[in-house]
Amino acid sequence: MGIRDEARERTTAAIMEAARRELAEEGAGGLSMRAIAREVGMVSSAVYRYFPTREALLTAMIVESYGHLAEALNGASARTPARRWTRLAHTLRDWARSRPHEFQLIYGTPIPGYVAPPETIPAAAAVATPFLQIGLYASVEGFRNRRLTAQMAGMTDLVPDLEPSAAAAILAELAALIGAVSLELAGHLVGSADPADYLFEALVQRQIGTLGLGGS
Amino acid sequence: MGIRDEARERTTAAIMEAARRELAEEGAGGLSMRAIAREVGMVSSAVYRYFPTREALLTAMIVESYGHLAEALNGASARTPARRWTRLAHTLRDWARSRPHEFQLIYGTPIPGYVAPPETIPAAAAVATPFLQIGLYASVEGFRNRRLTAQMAGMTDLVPDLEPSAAAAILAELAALIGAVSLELAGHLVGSADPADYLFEALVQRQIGTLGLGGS
DNA sequence: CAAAAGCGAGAGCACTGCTCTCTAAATCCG
DNA sequence: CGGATTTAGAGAGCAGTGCTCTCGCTTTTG
Repeated sequence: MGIRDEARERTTAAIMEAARRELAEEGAGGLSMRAIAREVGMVSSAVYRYFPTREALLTAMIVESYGHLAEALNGASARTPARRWTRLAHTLRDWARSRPHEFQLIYGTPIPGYVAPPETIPAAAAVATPFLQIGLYASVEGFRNRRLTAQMAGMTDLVPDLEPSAAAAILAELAALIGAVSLELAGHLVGSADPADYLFEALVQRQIGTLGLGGS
Repeated sequence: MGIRDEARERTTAAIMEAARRELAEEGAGGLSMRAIAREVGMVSSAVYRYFPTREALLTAMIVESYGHLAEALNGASARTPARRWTRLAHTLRDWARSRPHEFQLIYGTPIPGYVAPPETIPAAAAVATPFLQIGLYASVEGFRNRRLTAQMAGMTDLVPDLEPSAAAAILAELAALIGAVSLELAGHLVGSADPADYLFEALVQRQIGTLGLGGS
């Protein structure tokens, strides 16, 4: 870790910072290596010393965004499981609305030809974990299909003692939250439930019932 | 409607057909006006006589894709509301999996700077309608917030006599389906629920319960 | 201290969306 | 019918993109 390595880290951070600014304004599709280079005062080819390809930069941004979201979620605490779920859901939505492009970078359409590289998997798991933890207090009906519960076996790596059916139900409800937020961000609710606050709130209440978190 | 106009329609159709092929292979982001022009045997500038901008072409593709999806959904019939919901859900998922780029064109990340033009709204409504119709047979708890039911008032234009709370619940469940399918297509379920068949099936069963469609 | 490795600059390739001008054909209208 | 107008398509060109390659220069390494 000589001076050289520190300089490299600083430059890498500067590039990602510029990339995050570009991302916030243009979205993932409009993220341009040359524009980033301009912003950090380098020529475009120099950026490729740090990220060999645009995809590599995007992958780094994805991991970073997962981290930001996970951080926000971990800051959401509440006394009862029901309240915790509510807070998690609203934290997710608020985060998405304040950083729409970051949310869409994570949960939106994959870049054409892009396949999620392995390093994004633990980052994604960090986002799911706080939701899954509530599964410890859930009592769900259904979600007991044999092969489904087999698939959920690995979830105990994230949350020990988590029931498979609870894990599956939480996963499904997390998908529902992400779906609702995605539709809202994309403007699909404009003709019907806009602003989406009330629909979202009702959805969360329904989820608390479905997950059996109401009894406290 | 002279010969000239017919020729124009044919060329327009040829362009959209080529665009659909490109879309299926490259996705919306990789859709190139020049590649389309090459495929129909024109020079790129000629394409701009038919679609003044790439966005205009994309809008046309979006409307067309909504139409395809709505058509598929309208072909799904079943005797009981519960079975109809199941069939609609699976039709949605199957359609998305067979045409991932078309699904993502509709429900995925909007193109940077793109805002859905008004002509897409009725097309989107045509997709929601078959789901909303099942709301006539639903009995839902919750979703009775005053302002939410006020927002749902316009839904009776699509489905007469539809209860606002049912409309809201259906909308939320449609968002859940879209969210689950989006996550599946994006590969977000690979580490957990892959293949997603069982999770999806369990989700649909849960929805039937939530919507009160089970009693028949 | 010489050799190797790393960094940044610059030029260049093939591609993109889009505009502009030009030619030729079809249509309109007096 | 025939001149005027509209229209389709071609071609060149502009500004931008991701990415590669080569060339100096500096820093690190053996």
